[in-house]
Amino acid sequence: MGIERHMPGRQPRTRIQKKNTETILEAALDVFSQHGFRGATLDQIAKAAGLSKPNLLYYFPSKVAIHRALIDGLMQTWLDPLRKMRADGDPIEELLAYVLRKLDMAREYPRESRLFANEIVQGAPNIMDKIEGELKDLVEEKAKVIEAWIATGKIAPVNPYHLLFSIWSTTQHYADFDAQVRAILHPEGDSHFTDAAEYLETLFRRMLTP
Amino acid sequence: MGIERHMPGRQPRTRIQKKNTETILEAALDVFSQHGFRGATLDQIAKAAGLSKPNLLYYFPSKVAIHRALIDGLMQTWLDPLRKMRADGDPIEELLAYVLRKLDMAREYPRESRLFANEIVQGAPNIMDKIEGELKDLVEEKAKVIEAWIATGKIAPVNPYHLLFSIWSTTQHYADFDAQVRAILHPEGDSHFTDAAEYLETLFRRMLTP
DNA sequence: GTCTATAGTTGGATAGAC
DNA sequence: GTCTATCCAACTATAGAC
Repeated sequence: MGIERHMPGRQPRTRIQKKNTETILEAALDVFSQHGFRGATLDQIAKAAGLSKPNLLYYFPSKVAIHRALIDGLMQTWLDPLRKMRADGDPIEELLAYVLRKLDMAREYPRESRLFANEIVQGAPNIMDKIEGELKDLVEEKAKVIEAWIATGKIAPVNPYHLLFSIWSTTQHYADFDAQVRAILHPEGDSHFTDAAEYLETLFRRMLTP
Repeated sequence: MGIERHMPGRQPRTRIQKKNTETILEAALDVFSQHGFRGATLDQIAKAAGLSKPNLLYYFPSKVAIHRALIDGLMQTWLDPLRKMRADGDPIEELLAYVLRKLDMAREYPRESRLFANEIVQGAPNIMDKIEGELKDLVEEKAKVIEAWIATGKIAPVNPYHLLFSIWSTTQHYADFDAQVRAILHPEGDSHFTDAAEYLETLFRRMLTP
């Protein structure tokens, strides 16, 4: 092997490095999503990962580096549901499928949703570049698709940007405001997601039907 | 006056005490809403209030006390729009008026919205009692009103809880995710709220019309 | 009532042994 | 690669002069 550069956070080489890197990111997702960046401590992450604090910093150079690695790795997953919306499908069914995919994300990846929510509520200090880049580009592209659907009378005329905002907000609400939702509904497990799916499908079907 | 108990944080007596208490709470709202509880520091609040750090702690016994006083003082304001929804008005117009009041709150009081959002995203550690108390009671009451409107065929049948969730999420989105909204729309000032109002009125009118 | 100075803790990051 | 010990900066809160 000879001399090896120490950048395991970027390029995990060995199996043990890869495993530890993933363990740390998993623990960091837990802690960052629950307490926000400033509220999270390396001690908490280390404990959750079952490693010592210095060992964390062997794999990542700093606290911000862990946070950044998390966000970079999750951004694609987060944009995926919108990417999958096909311009050549049935417009209403494509949009409703998007709504349900987004709701599924809120149910299956609530920590990821709260990670982003924490960031954006506080002004998106660490991800503004990605919002203004990847996200904005994707939104512009899909807004054009929606406008084309409107132009051909396939869906009712709506502001495509505010349509997307309302899809994001209504679905992510079940992850980001989970504490409030559960306090009001006190559901068993995720049972309320069934009602949510039915409600949101009705909401957007009525909005979009010409 | 004789011996005076030092509890200015709770019971401001003199004019200067009242003024300083309000100045502190105003500054604290700025800082807490932008950085969350852990992310906010007394230095930031003191600087924003134009006072020294120890002087802050003369009026409030601790950092948490400032936060608690803020939330206690704002909870009523926050529930007001829903309280104003009258059971004896025209159902659809009452609900749409509620939507627009809530959107107005997001425009006029974005800091308050983000203060609550920060809390709830992180599991509502400091306001769960109020969510399970005042908020839940109010929601139960208004859910009954909505169900009565459905029973008499005044509005389309919908799950009242999820209806309220969707009203909260769509309107508060413009305050809580302001950074993202502006990055995508880059509006001048609050100009996008006009489009949002039109969109949301259409959305909920179509949802509720029998 | 308000300030300077500081005590007491916590948290991010490093040193160095193994 | 991993740990113990530790440094140093930041932060909440208090002491005490004015």
